[in-house]
Amino acid sequence: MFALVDCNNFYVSCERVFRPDLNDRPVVVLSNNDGCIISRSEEAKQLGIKMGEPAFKIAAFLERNQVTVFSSNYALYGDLSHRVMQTLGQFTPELEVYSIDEAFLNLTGLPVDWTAYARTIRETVGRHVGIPVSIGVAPTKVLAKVANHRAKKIPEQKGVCVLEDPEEIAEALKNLAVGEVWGIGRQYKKLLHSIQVHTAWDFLQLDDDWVRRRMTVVGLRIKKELAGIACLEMELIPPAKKVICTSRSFGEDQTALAPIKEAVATYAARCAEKLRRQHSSAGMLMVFLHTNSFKEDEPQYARNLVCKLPVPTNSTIELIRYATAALRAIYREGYRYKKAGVIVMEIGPEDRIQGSLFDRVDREKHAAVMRKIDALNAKYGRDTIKVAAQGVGGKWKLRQERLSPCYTTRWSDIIKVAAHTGCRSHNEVLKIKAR
DNA sequence: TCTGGGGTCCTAGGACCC
DNA sequence: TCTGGGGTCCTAGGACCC
Repeated sequence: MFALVDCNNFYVSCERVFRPDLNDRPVVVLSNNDGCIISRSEEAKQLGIKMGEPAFKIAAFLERNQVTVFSSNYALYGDLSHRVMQTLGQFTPELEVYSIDEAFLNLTGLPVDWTAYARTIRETVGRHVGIPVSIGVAPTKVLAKVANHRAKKIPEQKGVCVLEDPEEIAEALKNLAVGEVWGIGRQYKKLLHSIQVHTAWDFLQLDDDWVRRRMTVVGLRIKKELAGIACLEMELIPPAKKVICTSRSFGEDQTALAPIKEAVATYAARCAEKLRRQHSSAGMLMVFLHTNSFKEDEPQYARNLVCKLPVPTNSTIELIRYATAALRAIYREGYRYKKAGVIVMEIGPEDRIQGSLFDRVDREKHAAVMRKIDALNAKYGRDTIKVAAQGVGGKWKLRQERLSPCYTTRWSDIIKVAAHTGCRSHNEVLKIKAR
């Protein structure tokens, strides 16, 4: 049996952990650059606010309905996610962290009443971290997703749903729109609707050959999983990434090369950090740059450049050097640029690198410097030490006008609690802290 | 003024090899 | 009426996920 634990409206729930005054109120969290709505509280959903809606389009509506709006605070969400996962780990020998807000637990061999067990998990996460979760339990991962969907949508389930009995499973599939099935997206939904397949149950009645032909082996696997045949295994150790991308829209459109160069250098540095974290090096690097395609009346420009690196590397210094050179090659004056990014590819283990006869880089020295930089930045905060090319904070940086404090990851943002002898002013609290 | 960011897997077709 | 058989590697494009 697999359990799928999914945090409800995760980013909004994270903000509410330290703002209980926002419980029962409409709250949304915006994407990077305060662009789109990417997390909504139930109350916000009730108001009809859509996932992915550009915030500027409904700014007046949000104001009118007193919706609390947050910029995304990934330091906070990442930390709370980690705490949720740690708690879940206590309930199973096999935990697969599937995304920032979801995990699969293998419950096989745990001789328990699944419903009671799931309730315990749910209560424990709530008590330890303060994040509400929904739990689906079933014999396959895809069915656990189905169960999770029910746990969330049907109020009487109170956040937990177990699907084990074949008749119960059939009933659930008959009541599930085919587009809601994990792995069936917009295109496949359209295809299936065109042949009168509307529910997960209809899909299960299709001919295997047809599914294989039109939806590849991936579709066939989904079908088998729905039939109760487990094809998807637990992934206990996250596999190393094969491609790593760091890209951002700029806080404001950029025209000059200098600030874009700082941005690209910073993205290259992030890629290098991600590579080192998974003990990999990259053999190829791509830089891309483009204008805002939404502004149809402005001149458009989009280009990318791929460079093959002479020797695979994860050195920030080296990657920045290639990335900025690539940027210089594709940058053209006279455009208003919106976004740039760095992608590293041909990723392999850092300790198995094909050298080059003509290599003049002292790789051991780079590696030693990177180790020191990573250690310092881990201790004192990101970018305590950085390469000068990254600049010191320009207009290209993200717009984050409604950022909440990093309650759990930054000393200066830690929450202050006044003593019970009476309500102390902020200044008094600071004095107490100083003492 | 304002529209996110980061990934994976599969298939078809072409180039090439013996 | 008819044109061998068996492979690999690479790329582009399309689907999906959070």
